[in-house]
Amino acid sequence: MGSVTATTRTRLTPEERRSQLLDLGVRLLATRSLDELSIDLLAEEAGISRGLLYHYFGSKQAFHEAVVRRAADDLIAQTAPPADGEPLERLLTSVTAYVDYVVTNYEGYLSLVKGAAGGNETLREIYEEARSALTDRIFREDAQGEIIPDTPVSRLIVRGWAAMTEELVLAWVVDPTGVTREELLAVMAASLPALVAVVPGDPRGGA
Amino acid sequence: MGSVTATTRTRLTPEERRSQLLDLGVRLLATRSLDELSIDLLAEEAGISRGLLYHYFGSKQAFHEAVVRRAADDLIAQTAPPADGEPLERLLTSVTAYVDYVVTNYEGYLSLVKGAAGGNETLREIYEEARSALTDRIFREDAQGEIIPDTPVSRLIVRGWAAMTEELVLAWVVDPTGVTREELLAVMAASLPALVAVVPGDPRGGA
DNA sequence: CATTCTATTGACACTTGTTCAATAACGCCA
DNA sequence: TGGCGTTATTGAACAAGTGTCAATAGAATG
Repeated sequence: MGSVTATTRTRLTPEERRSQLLDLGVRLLATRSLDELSIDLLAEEAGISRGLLYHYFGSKQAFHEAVVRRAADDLIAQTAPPADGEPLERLLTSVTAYVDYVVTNYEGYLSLVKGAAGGNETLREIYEEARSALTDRIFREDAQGEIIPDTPVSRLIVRGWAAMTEELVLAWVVDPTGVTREELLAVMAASLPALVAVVPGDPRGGA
Repeated sequence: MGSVTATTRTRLTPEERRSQLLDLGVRLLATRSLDELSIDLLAEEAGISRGLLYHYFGSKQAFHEAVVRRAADDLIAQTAPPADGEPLERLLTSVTAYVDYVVTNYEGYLSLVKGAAGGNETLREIYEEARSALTDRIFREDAQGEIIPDTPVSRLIVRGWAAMTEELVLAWVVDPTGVTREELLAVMAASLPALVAVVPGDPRGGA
C-alpha cells in the first residue's frame, strides 16, 4: 500500500510548489486536527521529501501558520466587500457572501476555525484579524450608527454576533434539515439589530 | 533553576495521583496550547517519571482527552442547575452561574475551549457534550415553550446563542472596560428571547 | 521486622521534527 | 543538439519526543 509510483522528481517554480503545499495543507486540515497534520503525512501526500517542506517553510509551526493564514486570506478575499445601498441591505449582502463562502469552501473554513482556536498565540491572531476584517466592515458600512452605535457594549455584541454567525453556518452546513438558506440568512441579518436593541439604556429600548 | 530536590519517590494512591496530574494538566494548558503540553513537560512539572503518566493514561492523546474532560466536568458540576421561578428569571440564573464560573475559573475554561476546538473528534465531542449539558437545561426549564418553541430554527438559534454567550464572557473577562457585570448578564439573558423573536413566521413576529 | 502488593522508575525502541551536503531537473547558450 | 550553471529537490543523519516494560522501592500488614 502507498506504492511509490514516481521515481523522477518534478521541479516546480517556488510559487507553484508553495501554493500546492498550502492548498494541500488546507485540504488535509479539514479532516484532521492541526497536530495530526504531520510533516510526514503532508510530504507523502504531496509526493515530496520532508526536506522540501522545511526548505519552504522552515518549521512545522511556520507551516501550520502559513496554512491557516492561507485559509484566512481566502475568506477575506472571496467575501466581496459589500456594495452600496441602505445599511440593512448591505448587512444582508455581507452575511450572504459569508455564508456562501463557507458553504462552497467548507473544508477551508473549517481549517481556519479549527487551526486557530486550538493553536498558539500567532494562530489565534491570524484568526482574529480575519474576523476583524469581516466585522469592521459592518461598522464602516454603518458609519452613521443607523444600526449600531459605537459603544463598548455594542462592540462586544458585534463580537458575540460574529461568533454566533460562525456557529450558525457551521451547524447549518452540517445539518440543514428544517432550515432553508433564506431563513438562515434572514436570522443572521436580523439578529444584529435585534441584539443591539437589547442593550439596556439604549435609545431604541430593550428587554 | 528547576533543581531536582527529590531523590526519594513519593507514593500516592491512584486517585490522588490521577487527580494531581489532571489538575496540573488543566493548569498548564491555560498558558500553552494542547500540543505544547508534552508528556516530558508535565512529568517534570509534576516531579514524576514519564512512565507514570503512561501508567495512568496510556497515551498522550488519552491524557489530553482526560484533561479536557476534567475541565468540562468542572464546568457542568459547578454551574448549578437552576432553581425554580419563572422562565426568564431562571434563564438569568443560569447565565449568571455560567459567567461567574468563567470569571473565577478562567484558566480552566480556556483550557476546555482551546483544547476542544483544535483537537480531534473525541475532544470536540467532549466539548459538545458540555455545551449541550448547559443549553439543554434551557429547553428543559422552558418545557412549555414560553420562551422558545422547539423547532429546527430555534434549536439552531439556541446553539448560536450559546456560541455568542461564550464569546461574550471570554472577551469581557479579557477586557471589561465600559461594560459592567450586570450589563453583560442582562445582554446575555435578554438576547435569547430577542433572537428567537427574530425568526420569520414565528407567532411573536420578527424583524 | 519480614513479606507482599503495587505505585513508580529508568533504560530502551520507535516515531516524528529538523538540518544540510549532495543530487538532478530545467532553462540557457553555444 | 548538447553541454553548463542555477537551484529546486532529495536522503541520510541527528535531535527531540512518544510509547514499552521489566526492575525497583514505598507503604501497609501480619
